[in-house]
Amino acid sequence: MSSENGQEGDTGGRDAAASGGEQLALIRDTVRKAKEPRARPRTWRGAPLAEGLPVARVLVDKGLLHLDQFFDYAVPAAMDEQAQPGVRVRVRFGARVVKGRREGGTLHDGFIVERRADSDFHGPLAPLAQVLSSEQVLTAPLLALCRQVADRYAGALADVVQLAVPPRMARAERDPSPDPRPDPPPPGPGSWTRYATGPAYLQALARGDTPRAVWLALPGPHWPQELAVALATALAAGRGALAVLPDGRAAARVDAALTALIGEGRHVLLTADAGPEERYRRWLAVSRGTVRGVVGTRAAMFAPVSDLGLVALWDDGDSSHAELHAPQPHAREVLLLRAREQHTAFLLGGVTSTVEGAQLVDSGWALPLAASREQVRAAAPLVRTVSDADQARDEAARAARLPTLAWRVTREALAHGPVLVQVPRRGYVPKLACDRCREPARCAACAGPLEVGEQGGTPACSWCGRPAADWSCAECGGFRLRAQVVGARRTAEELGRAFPGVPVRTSGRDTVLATVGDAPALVVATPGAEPVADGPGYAAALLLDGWALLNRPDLRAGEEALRRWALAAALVRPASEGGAVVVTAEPTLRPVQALVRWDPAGHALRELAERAELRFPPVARMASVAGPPAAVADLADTVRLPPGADLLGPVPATAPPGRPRGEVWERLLFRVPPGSGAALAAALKEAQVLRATRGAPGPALVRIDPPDIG
DNA sequence: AGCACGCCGACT
DNA sequence: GTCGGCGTGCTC
Repeated sequence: MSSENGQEGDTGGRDAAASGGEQLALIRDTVRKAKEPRARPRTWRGAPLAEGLPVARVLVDKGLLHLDQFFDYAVPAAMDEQAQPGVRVRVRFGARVVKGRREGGTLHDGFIVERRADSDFHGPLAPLAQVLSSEQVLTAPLLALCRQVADRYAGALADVVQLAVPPRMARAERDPSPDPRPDPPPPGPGSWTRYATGPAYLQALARGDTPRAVWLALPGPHWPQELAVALATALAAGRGALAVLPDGRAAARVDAALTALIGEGRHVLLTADAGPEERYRRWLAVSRGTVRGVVGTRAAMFAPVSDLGLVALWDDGDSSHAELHAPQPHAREVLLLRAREQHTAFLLGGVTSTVEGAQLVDSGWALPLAASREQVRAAAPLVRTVSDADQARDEAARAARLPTLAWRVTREALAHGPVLVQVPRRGYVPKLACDRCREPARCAACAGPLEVGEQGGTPACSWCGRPAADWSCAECGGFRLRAQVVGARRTAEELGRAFPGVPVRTSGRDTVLATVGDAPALVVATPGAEPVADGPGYAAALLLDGWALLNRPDLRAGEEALRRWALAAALVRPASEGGAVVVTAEPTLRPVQALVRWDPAGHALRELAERAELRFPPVARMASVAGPPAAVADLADTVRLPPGADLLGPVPATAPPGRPRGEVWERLLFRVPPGSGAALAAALKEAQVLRATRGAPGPALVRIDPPDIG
């Protein structure tokens, strides 16, 4: 037994009969603690360890906040070669020591983050159970990015890594990636010359500089090509380039434009459409550094592009840029982190601008990349409005549910091409209003909103279900009901009757059309599902029930309404070619005026000024905590907030699905001044860890940048 | 989060 | 004397 001392420094290769000795070694270790310099690691089972670097630091894939740390494992000699940093492994975790033997412990997936000579853990290390693959997927820069995103969002590193590294597909790993191709030749500026600072931006990219811009794209079909030119310019300069788009359709358009510019083999399309194996194959080509161009949807924001020189994001106002899984990072914020940390160029493009985009310009971090008024006038359609008063006066509209102006514009435009009809919501009439005064119709018993079902029939209260057969308006005494919002399907039917002989196509949630031909047709679509029209674009667009987009009780209602209208209007040919847009909304409202004047920058700046006045994001940073009142109060007591923080609320909130029925929830908002966002996230994470380790009451869901404030 | 250790009440 | 309550702390 005295030989145990002599074995301290060896690889732990003792036989099974020495379990008593292991117990002693454990006790000795615990007593000795940090008195001695770090001992060479020993392991529990007798297998010999790797010679050079016998310790593997492992990120255990267990999304528990207080386990957001690395654990050291011994590397058996047999795994030495494969167990490189970044590879996927399996480890036993949570074992107990019973009579000097390890018992239990369940297998968990993880990643080796580092190979080391020693461990700062005082105790015998468990060995790696298995190296799953020798593919080094969690590379150092990707790990660093995940760490930053986890910190930014008060989340666990393992959760972010799960978002960043796709699941393993063994077959895709077996095949070698194609050889890297030489850098493509630089493209010409193309239609970037329409923007005053466009060519200068491209020249900076070509020089390998890091220009940062918020780009307000002109309406029309050129933006995928322009985005592709920016990517190709960075690739031609020998740098990597990454573009994130809100959906597969948009990504496919940019991918096609980029392929036309630089051919195949220098970039990949990372979208869900490819299927998991092919998507992983493409991701591997990026991770292995054989491809440096990436065009993709949200998850591509983490793509481990080597020598990244440009990150680009299109239409950051689209809600699909917000990740659904914890800690719910937003593509814009992730790409901003990448641009800052990896010193890359940055391009935030859209037909409109979010307040966040406006702030990047306002703060001077990014430059505006916008076209002159003349260019805007040359590209934009003519926008006209139909107000509520117009519509109420309009006898024909009340019969046909289509304002006379919209009807005239449509009939005229159908002689020249397709007409896009944007309808706020899918399905049938969801809500009813008084036909005379337009006040929302309410249930006489409980004041809930009235609606009619898919089948039609008697309207009923959507809260208590009571039928409202003999309804009369509480405001004006009117007794006729009017459909408040007409769904896409019903609109399509009515338009079909109004314009007999014209084909009607619909594009909505379940069947989204990518394109329609240039022949006359009525194309009814919900926002975000508008097909692109071939040739010169739509002859006209009708944006119906505009007020429905504006009436939502949301801080972003105006920005979002303008965004959706402008995206549809951008598909219409310019006014000089007869392109016209009719929007049914009050012309006095700010987003409506911004659409009519085609001034999205001005709108975003005014919104930003308002946010600053209210001290709302992005001028302040906010976080929310939701949960049962006791849990919310406990977290609020635990958290050590940075200076200048205030609390708003708590207010009643709805419990997320999966909670016990009738459980009361509330929500509390934290607000800190600009610059204290990181401190707020750190404080909330610390509080979460504290709560978790002492079994605090109930769940408290922390969310950085909550999307549904106000 | 699991899961086992620990230190105080009702039983054979 | 023993079985067992779940409070506390650890997981390489």
